[in-house]
Amino acid sequence: MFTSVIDVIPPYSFERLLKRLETHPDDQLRVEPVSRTLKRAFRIDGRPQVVTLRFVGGVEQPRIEVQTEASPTPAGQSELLNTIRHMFSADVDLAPLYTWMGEDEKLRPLADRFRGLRFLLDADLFQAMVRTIIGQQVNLAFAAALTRRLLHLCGESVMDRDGHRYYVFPKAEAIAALQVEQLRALQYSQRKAEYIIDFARAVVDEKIKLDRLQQMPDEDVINELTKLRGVGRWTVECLLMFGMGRPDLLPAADIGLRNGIQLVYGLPKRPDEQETRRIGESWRPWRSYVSLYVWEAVGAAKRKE
DNA sequence: GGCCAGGCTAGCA
DNA sequence: TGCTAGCATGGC
Repeated sequence: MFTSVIDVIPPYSFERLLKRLETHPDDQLRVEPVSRTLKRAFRIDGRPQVVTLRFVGGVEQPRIEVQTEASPTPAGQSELLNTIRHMFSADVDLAPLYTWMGEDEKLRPLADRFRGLRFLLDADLFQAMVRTIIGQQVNLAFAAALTRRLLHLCGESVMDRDGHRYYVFPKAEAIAALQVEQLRALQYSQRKAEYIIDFARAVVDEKIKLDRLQQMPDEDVINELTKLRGVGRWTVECLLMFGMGRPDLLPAADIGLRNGIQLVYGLPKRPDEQETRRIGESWRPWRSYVSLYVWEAVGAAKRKE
């Protein structure tokens, strides 16, 4: 067993994370609200292991207690902790964002209401890209179902001591080896199946080097990846946000974001993409985070919060 | 039952 | 460059 504690720059709201997961399900993890615990499988030292994350210290002194069932190598421990810091945006300082939002009449209520909400990022870029392609055009519940079926089809899994099975996201090699028909059988559309398998094969063949993207400016990543069939601007913007945690992306084609802007700004009708970009200009350099909070306003409305 | 979902491509003017 | 049909299915 290995234990460690991750200090998070305050504020961090575990409750807000749970609320968001209600409307944006992530079937790779299991939440136990009473014990403020979240369990998830991570690939450590090359094989899946269940990791327990406990959120302590409240919103203003947040820490994440990490516990594994087996004992990773030192390198495995280090990589695990880095991945968790990344996924939970532990090193992001929200203070300047809140100062800035506090000066905006429309955004101040969101900052107050959702204080401590952060991105829950994907563990790696391959997973972020595949999940985003799955999410194109379909509602969030269906996208989560499609992701779950993909995990069951070709993801490795591990059981915890309580008998719950956890899946790690398939490696690119596993998805590259699939046939379109296998995904069609899981109710993927023909195109979605092709896009995902083609992307995985491009990664395996090293026609796309995901690591290299980490150093590139947002617009360069967008220009490079939108050359791929099935990958439009929205998809890369989501990759930059939910895969890398980049702070200033505005997915203006996003239907949920546009609904949210209509709600938050009290507009008579849903803004189109152009109008969304115009409004989003004023959100620089925080467009990703403002988008997150605007999305969450929609989520809260759906939950009748 | 009809319309909408955290879009994208291909085809056409 | 700009516009649109078609894609597939689930949820409301």
